[in-house]
Amino acid sequence: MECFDDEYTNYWETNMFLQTQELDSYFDEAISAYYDSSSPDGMQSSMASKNIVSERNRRKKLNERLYALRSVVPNITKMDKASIIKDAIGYIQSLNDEVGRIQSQISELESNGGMSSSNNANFGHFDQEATTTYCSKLKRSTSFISSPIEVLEVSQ
Amino acid sequence: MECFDDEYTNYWETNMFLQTQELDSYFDEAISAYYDSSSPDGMQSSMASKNIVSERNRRKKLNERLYALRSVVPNITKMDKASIIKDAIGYIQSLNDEVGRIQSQISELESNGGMSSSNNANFGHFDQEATTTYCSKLKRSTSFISSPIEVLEVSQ
DNA sequence: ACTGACACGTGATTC
DNA sequence: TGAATCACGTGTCAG
Repeated sequence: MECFDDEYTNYWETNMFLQTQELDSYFDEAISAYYDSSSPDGMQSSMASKNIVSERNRRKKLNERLYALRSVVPNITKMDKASIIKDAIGYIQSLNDEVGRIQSQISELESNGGMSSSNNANFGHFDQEATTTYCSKLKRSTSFISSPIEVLEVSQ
Repeated sequence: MECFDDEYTNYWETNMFLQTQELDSYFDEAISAYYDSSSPDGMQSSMASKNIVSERNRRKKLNERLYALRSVVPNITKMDKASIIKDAIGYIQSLNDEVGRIQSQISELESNGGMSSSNNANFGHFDQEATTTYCSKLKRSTSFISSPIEVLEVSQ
């Protein structure tokens, strides 16, 4: 899927969410035109342009992460940058409630029905297990996901 | 903790670096000049200050949401604004895996023990149930625009 | 010294 | 219209 490859393309696509102001990065070669190491002015402008491109990369990374967050959360109501985070918070809380409810159901089922052969010794605090898997998953940050979400590539 | 040392008055230096946007907005000064007030500069500065305070509120709201997102996600590795979102994505995925695993466990337990009356027919899409509870939670969303979201459905 | 992260003000744009 | 949102460049500050 790899949305948000910027730079003057995907005009129709990002118009739903972003405002179309990526045309300025089309002209960024004009800003970082040349740096002459002999002149101090060129040195300063080179440093300024490096700061500019670094900041631009930072902004792009953050937007990409925000897109990835939006893609994992179902039922996005608004495309805002703040509403995406709000919906993500609500979805995380609903998932926590879901896990707690299902685990209470499983405990009831085990106590009712037959013998329990599973390994839920510490299921009292329900998101313990998810936390551990999350921590084990967070060791390596490149291409580790193996869940149905492969296209997000949140790494780096 | 927040630093408020600003108030720089070098006003022409920022105009020097606007060369790429002035290509497009070279004529926009005439557009923003139809305020028929007695002092056009005063009106323009008033609207500029309103824009400033609006933008400041927007930034504060977004930071607040980001802090709230950080508070619901356990095991935050870094305090960065991008790492918070990355950890939230990983946590959501781990919660999805957790729900799927627990539901498969519950289906196995039910098939062992007694009659299963739940809706495990479509549990391959395991977070269906969490999605419904999440949908029931946000009650004010009007008409659930489904067309732009369906593109993102392939990744969850 | 230098990189990375962040808040700020500002022009532009959409509804 | 006007309010809300966004990307951008810039200054600043910590490691």
